[in-house]
Amino acid sequence: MSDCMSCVVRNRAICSALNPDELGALSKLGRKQVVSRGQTLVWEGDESLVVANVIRGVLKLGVSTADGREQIVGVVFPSDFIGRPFGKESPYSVNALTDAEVCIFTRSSFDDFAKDHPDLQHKLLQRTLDELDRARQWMMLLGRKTASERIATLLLEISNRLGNTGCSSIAPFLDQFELPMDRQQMGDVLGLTIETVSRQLTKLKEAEMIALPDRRTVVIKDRQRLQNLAEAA
Amino acid sequence: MSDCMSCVVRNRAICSALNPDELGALSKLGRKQVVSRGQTLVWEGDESLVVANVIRGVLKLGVSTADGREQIVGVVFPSDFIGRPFGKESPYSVNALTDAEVCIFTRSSFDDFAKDHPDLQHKLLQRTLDELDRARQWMMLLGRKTASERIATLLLEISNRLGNTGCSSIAPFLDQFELPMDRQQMGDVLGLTIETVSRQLTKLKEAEMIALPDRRTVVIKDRQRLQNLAEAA
DNA sequence: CGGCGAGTTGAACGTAATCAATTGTCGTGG
DNA sequence: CCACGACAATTGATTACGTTCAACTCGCCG
Repeated sequence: MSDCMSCVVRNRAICSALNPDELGALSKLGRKQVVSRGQTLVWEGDESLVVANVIRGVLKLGVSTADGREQIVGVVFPSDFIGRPFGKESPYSVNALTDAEVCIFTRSSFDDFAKDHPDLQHKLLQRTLDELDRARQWMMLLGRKTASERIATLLLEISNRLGNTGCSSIAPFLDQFELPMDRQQMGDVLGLTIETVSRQLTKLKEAEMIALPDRRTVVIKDRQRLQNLAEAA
Repeated sequence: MSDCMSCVVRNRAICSALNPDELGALSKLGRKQVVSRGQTLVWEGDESLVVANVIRGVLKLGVSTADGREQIVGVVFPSDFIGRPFGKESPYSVNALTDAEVCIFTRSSFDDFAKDHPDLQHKLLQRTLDELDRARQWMMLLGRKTASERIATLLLEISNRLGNTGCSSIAPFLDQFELPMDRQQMGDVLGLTIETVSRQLTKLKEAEMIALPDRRTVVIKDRQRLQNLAEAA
């Protein structure tokens, strides 16, 4: 791999646990890979052969039933970690929602490296704990929130995650952004159909909480009201 | 704390990563605590002050909205780990579903101990990854499965988790067991109301997939059909 | 025997799904 | 540049599943 030291996610990804020497060793095991929108990195049920850090772009983790129903169980952004280290098959597939770039490792080489680097494992543990908390918050959404509450929550979540680029000087969230997914995928994240997603977006627009200049762009016009709606008061 | 070496979850909890000396050191930091049904160990939103291992009994992790809707986001069984190590406030409350016994530590002392014991952190990481996978499977259930599929999945899940007592010689799942929760709590795990839970249980009974000798006891009469239903074919 | 809480069953309702038609957007080639 | 086709998104009408509200049953304990 080229140059970890100048990597844009150097200070946010789990690599931040490593000193320059260790980083050099890790970099020998991995390589950068470009992934184009729609491409699949890992298939659901396959043995977990690779892990990766996201450098650029957005990817989804998806689960599907035998009869074709689909649920997106995670969305990963730059600096996030992908994959299931330490054995096991992957219980979900990984797909690129946008063109993306990842820093990819074979699982076995990553596992070996991690065994000798407790600090890296510590970072990975913290990240996994955070991801678990996020998954549990989403369980509340899927189990108990109404359609409009779900949409409001998703828009705020994307705003926050796209905003947190780690550059501390920049705003922690964005009031205007591009959706990294289409309506069907929004439905798959929220446990709703495409039609319901569309209708609820229209309602939020009519209520002047958001604007939709084009189908991929969202402008948050009244964050407070959107927040109130999302928190299911 | 009394005697870790003779602890019933000694070989299944994260403690299994430790040698007898280390175990002795850890045991000085914790203590056994009995928790009776309904009692709350941790409140949602409070700073995370304690972590624990479950020795006996079943506990729930719950999230609730301002207007009183509730979602159970996790159910923990003997040998499972409870709590949010490494800072942060707990995003969920922890309640005993049955009378239980836990091995409890202050978060700060556990954190310190874990820092010096990479093997323990490794166990904890594996456990957290497993828990994350389970949470994601549950997201599929909450987002995409029908009421009857949800009930079938829950019954099989409880059967499996109660069966996996670690005693490898014993059956990996049980065909008869006591539900560790009431109808309301089943609803809160599944994102359903109490009435829907009741109706669907009646249907499974009428379809002869299960029997319900009394309101807490479940007998699985046709595991295969229940499995088919649960997997949403 | 009476009263209470948990659970079941029934009837009416409402939210989101489904089915269907239309509009809008983008990329391509004439 | 515009016409066209393909696909994404919106909008409308109807249906269905699970919720809500309400009555009733069961088991348990005083």
